[in-house]
Amino acid sequence: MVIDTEGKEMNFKTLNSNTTMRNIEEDILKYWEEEQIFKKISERHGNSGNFIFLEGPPTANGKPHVGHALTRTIKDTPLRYKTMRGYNIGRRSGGWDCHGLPVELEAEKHFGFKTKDEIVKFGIEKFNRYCKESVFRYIDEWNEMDRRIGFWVDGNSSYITLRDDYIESEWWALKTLFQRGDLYKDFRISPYCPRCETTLSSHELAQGYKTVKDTSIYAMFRIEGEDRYLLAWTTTPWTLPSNMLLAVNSEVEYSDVESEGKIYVVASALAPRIFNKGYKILKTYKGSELLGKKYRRPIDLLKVSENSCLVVHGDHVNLEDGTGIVHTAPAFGADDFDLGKKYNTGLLNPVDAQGRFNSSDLPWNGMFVKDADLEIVKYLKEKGMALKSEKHEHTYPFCYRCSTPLLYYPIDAWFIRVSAYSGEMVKNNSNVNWVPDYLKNGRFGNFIEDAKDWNLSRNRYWGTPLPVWKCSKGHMIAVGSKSELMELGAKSMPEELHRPYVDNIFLKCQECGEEMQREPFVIDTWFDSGSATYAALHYPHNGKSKPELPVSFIGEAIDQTRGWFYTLHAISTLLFGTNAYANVLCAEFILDEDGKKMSKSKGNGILAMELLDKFGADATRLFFYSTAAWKPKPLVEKVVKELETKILGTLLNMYSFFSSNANLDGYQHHGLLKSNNLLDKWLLSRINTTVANVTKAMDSYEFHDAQRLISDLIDQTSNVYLRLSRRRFWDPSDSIEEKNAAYSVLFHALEVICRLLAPIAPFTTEFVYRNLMGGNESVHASSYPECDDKLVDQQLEASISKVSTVLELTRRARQGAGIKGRQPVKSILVLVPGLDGRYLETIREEMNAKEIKIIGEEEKPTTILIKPNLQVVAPLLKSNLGEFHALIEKYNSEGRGKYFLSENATFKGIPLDDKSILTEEIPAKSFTLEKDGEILVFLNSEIDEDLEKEGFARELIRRIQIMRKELNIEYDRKIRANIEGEDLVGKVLKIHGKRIGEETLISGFLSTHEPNAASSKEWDIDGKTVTISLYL
RNA sequence: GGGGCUGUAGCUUAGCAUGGUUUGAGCACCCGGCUGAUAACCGGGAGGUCACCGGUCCGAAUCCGGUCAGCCCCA
Repeated sequence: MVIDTEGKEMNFKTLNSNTTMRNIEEDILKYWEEEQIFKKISERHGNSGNFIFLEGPPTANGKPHVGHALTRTIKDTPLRYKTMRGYNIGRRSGGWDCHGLPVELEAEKHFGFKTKDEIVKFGIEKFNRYCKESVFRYIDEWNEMDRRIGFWVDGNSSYITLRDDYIESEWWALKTLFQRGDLYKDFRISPYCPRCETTLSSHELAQGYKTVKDTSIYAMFRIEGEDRYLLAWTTTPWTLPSNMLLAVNSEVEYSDVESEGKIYVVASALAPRIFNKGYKILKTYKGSELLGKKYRRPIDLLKVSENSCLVVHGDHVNLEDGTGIVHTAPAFGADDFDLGKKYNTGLLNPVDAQGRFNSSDLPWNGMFVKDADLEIVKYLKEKGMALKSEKHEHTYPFCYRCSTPLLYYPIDAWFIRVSAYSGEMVKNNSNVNWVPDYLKNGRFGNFIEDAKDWNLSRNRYWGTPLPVWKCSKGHMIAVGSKSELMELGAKSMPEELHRPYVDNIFLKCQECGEEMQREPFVIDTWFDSGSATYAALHYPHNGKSKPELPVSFIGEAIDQTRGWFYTLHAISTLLFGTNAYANVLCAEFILDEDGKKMSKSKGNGILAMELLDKFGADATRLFFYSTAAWKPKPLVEKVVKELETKILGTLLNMYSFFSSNANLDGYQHHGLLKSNNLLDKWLLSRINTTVANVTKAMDSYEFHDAQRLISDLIDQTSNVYLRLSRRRFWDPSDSIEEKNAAYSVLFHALEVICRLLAPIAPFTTEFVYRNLMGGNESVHASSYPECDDKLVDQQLEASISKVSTVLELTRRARQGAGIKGRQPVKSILVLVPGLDGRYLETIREEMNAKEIKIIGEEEKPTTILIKPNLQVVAPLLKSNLGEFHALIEKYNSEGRGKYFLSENATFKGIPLDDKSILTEEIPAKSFTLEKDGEILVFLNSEIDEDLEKEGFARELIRRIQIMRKELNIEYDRKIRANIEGEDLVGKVLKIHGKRIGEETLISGFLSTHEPNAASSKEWDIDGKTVTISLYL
């Protein structure tokens, strides 16, 4: 019970001008917080869940933007939905990703550091402390966004990847992998600056490309036991002493080419470019014929393994430049390294950390390799092992700090043997429901199918430390927990599991007793977040059984396909032998108004809070589901506004209608009342059909489909049900049972709509639902609607759809005939196959007609007009055409057109059939016809004097109502009036005065105009001037 | 260079797995109407070579091949 401002009792709160979307959302937030609704709902179910969620952890060192609001929403909707379906949600907690290069770069920027050396000098401890603080710098903004958008997860139990507990679990995992041999040490070929003595990350690399001219050389590799030379081209001659393989493409065609007395092997397509002229092609064959050949190196100074000096196939070999034969030095190129690994050549690295040759077997010992290039070219030419050398322009990476040319250089690195598990990952992926499904075997499937070993180690400072210790004899051990450190000889516990504290822990080698030192790496931060399935629970150190896997649901943006989605899947496969998640929903990006990607550098990015402040949470959420979550969406303001008015506005408007009328009638809801009213039955059927379809869509994570279905239901409830039922709520002559039935159906409709829409637009639905229920219950604690098949009546739905069509056609006909809605018409004739006669009265009233009738095919008030099909007839009749026209005119004027065709008539020997004669059906005089498919509406557009007067009376009523409203007088205040004008006014008042008085609460008409009128106005009604004066 | 997604009216889009009469809708625009839901509503109009080219077929927005453009991921 609500008491309004005038002290009247009301059952339902009415809306007023303070009821803005903004206020609604604020009120609901206050309610949720004060009553701790989320907590209560979670506790009702208990902690253990049968629908398990896992939060993909963001890093809070930047403000959340639109994309984050989107992913928050696509996570929240299924959780609210499943809750309403009675599931317990497990692990409904937040999570924060804390480590990683971006955090360090941010810190470097803060301190103004340019090299890693400066970090070490400054102190890793202080540096890391700054990182640790900075990762939560914007956590308040994040929490505020989550609150405002209604993202219901428990922030207090969030997992945090920098905590010792979390890291300890990862240590357990890494130890497990190490012991199995799946975590191993190897080299990685990295871009490397020999001056700074550091590797560069990919985006540092990208900053330093320059276009330069380098010396390139065509070097000759003689095939063992043959007189042919394999010709290979390189722009880095200094790598030639380290050559171990030559790569060809087995699918490409190669040729033996004779030039100046020597025979060279090159790709056929490239021969003209290499030799210009004066060469001869002796023979061509496929590259596969070269595979397995051994060769002698042009610089044969360094010892190589037996597996070397072999021709092998390389996928990367193409015909863009060079010779189609690629010189391969595994120490100095990523592709080279992979090939070397494949053929087990080992590495040959005669270059020290400063980029100088350090082998006394080489004449260039001590030289910087780039400076040695020219010397090496000279050496080859002198030996006759080079076809030619030339300057070559290309882009080459330089150090973005010191402009030193970068080398690709082998550095120590740790790997996880993911490649060995690709088959199992594919198998586990088959158990994952991908939304959208094309990712499953597309982008993601392709990726795991040829998964490469995971380079886990990073030469950085702020990250989970690699838990591997090594002694000087090369024995290694992985540590799986803090307590193990002590067992293995640590003098004390590290302050926390981060650098530099763990670096100061020394262990005793179990094999040789030597001191062991930690391998100085931190690990890829993707391993952190990918470990959330178990590390967030502190497994196995929590002493509990294995985490429940797979979790039921995760949802993130598409960029996580090879990020979090991948690391979760890989880690879960390797550690637990199962997929990490059963359902994964993927969201695309939000674009700017012009469909361009939002980015910081372009300055077109939008913060989440800007969006929420501008549009509110519900409208924003609706926008995210305006199309499928996995389609990129341009953020167009008009679209958001439209969704707000169409969906939220209409819902509120309907509630407003309901509450104001229900209060007037003192309606109280005691469940859905039985009703035989057709519209009631129709709406109930329509609701249940929608419920069934929405549930299907929600179950398959197609929230945009659900939203569209609900939006249609709202639209039809408003524009069909309410529009046609309005009078039932107003008419005092209707029985109270009839009225209560209508109220109960409308109440029910609103309630169901709220529950259906609650997971998508949680605020507005909560507001309306709580107003309806008048109690403290939250819509989110209610159950999701279920379809009641007994209430579904397909036939009825089809019938009402026909009624809608008839109404539409009639309105069109009125417009065509130029008759406005207020003007009553004589009759409407409808031809509708299978329309129940019970709807007629509703149509008649709505369409303001005196009479309505369903007619049959033969009753159509039409005439058939015929006319000659000139294309057929004209060439045959030629000059007789005039006579023919006259005949047809005669038939038409006698109204015999319809029968003409059945009379087997001929004219001058031409059969008059449907080929030579065209027909046209036209409505009889005074009728206007509109049709849609099989449905025809004939409107009798003749307005006689009586109808005209009645129409005029309605015009007067309308004008008086406007004036009443402008006077702002009480709803039921009686007034008096004087109406003056042409003769017609008097006549109308005589006949319809009583009715006008009743409808506008005029207690008496004054015969003359008096000066003390409260309002007086001159109107122009269809060209007739009328003066209306009202007196209080 | 490889893989994936998208292209339908000025804007946002439905339809495309199962090819079949004029490709639906909303917004905006113009015209008209209604108003005892008015922060609304209804009708009509104009606006589409369904990105382009080819193929299959009696018939293609839909299937196949290619091109172009946009985006994403990986090199």
